[in-house]
Amino acid sequence: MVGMSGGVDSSVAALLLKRQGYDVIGVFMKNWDEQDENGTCTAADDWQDVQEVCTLIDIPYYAVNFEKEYQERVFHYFLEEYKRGRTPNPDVLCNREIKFKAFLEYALKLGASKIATGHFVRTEVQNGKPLLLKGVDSAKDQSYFLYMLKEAQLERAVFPVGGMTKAEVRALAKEAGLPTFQKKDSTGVCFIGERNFRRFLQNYLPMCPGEMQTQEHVKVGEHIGLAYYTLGQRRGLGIGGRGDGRSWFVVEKDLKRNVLVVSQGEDSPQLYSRFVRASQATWIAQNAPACEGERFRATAKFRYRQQDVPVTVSLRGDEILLEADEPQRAVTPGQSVVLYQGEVCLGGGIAEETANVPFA
RNA sequence: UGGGGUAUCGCCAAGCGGUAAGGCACGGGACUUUGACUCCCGCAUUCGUAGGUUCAAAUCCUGCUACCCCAG
Repeated sequence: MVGMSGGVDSSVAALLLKRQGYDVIGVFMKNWDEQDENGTCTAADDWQDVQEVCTLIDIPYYAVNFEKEYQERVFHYFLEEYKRGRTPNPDVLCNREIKFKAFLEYALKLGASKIATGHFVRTEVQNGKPLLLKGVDSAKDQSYFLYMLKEAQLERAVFPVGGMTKAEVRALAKEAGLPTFQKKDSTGVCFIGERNFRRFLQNYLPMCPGEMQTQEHVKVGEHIGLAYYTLGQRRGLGIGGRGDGRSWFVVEKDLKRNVLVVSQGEDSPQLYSRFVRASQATWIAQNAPACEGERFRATAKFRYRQQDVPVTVSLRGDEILLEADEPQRAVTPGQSVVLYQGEVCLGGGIAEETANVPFA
């Protein structure tokens, strides 16, 4: 059973499985019901594309609705994190809770043996256990979004396009005559889509205006609510012409004083840190990669599409303490820290705090 | 209400008689299954205002207005 979004990747995923002789069923998940600012409902168009693709490659198709699950398990958390002044990544949860849980259960219940998606990742079985590997196309690798999955989930998952490049996927779609072959890559929060983010959040979060200040507590502007900003952010501050003329960036959210602390120049030392504490450690393998107190080397991504950076990691309870070889810019609480060793994604956690000295 | 100074894009700021630099902000686009960062493009027919001199003025002259400083 293939989770189909209406995009090229999942279309090709279904196509490949069909060609390999599998009994393929296409399923479209509709988890968010709302029109965007332009009054168009992209979900309807996407569903239309799914139907066309499935008809073309001759497989049955259905639509399922996990709106309720999405609300409860993903969106609720998403808003709570924002209210705490953090910057959550809803899509990592969406994968753990919806695509590889609700959807997986649905598929198994209907008698499917596996689920497939159009993610750019690979799996490999080692000693009878599945490993999650980066996608071959490093520019499109999506393992960052799947680090919360477990062996049990991966055992049931197939990623037909993980070994291909995006260009190959599109070429195949074109050759097969799939109507989605030149559809623009989708972006924005999964299932919700591209939005004017600030306006979107305003529907759910209270505005709580306050001052923007420099680190010396000099007022330089006003903000509409700390939740609407993230560390390292430049645009949207509306401060121009002050100081030395360089751009201003968010370096801290002071919830206590409701002050957005900003600093001039993109390389403010305050934005950099070498030590990060992450919570909710989750490992794909059944066993953690090390014992408590033991240190090991790995590479880490603090944000999607960032270059992996070398780090030294140690575990403490369900926390990950890591020390990057080089200072990292704008590591932000709420964002996922994903660990790798070579091509293998080990798992990761949620950034809680950063520092320039080791955590006690 | 004596003297001096300054008035150029939302902000900062070049320009000094030859037909409005640049930076920030902002807008648009690219990139992107989070939010950001980044990159590209755009952004004053007009220089506080009214006249004058000149082939030609933001640049010179005069009046007015506003703000600043020093004296009062």
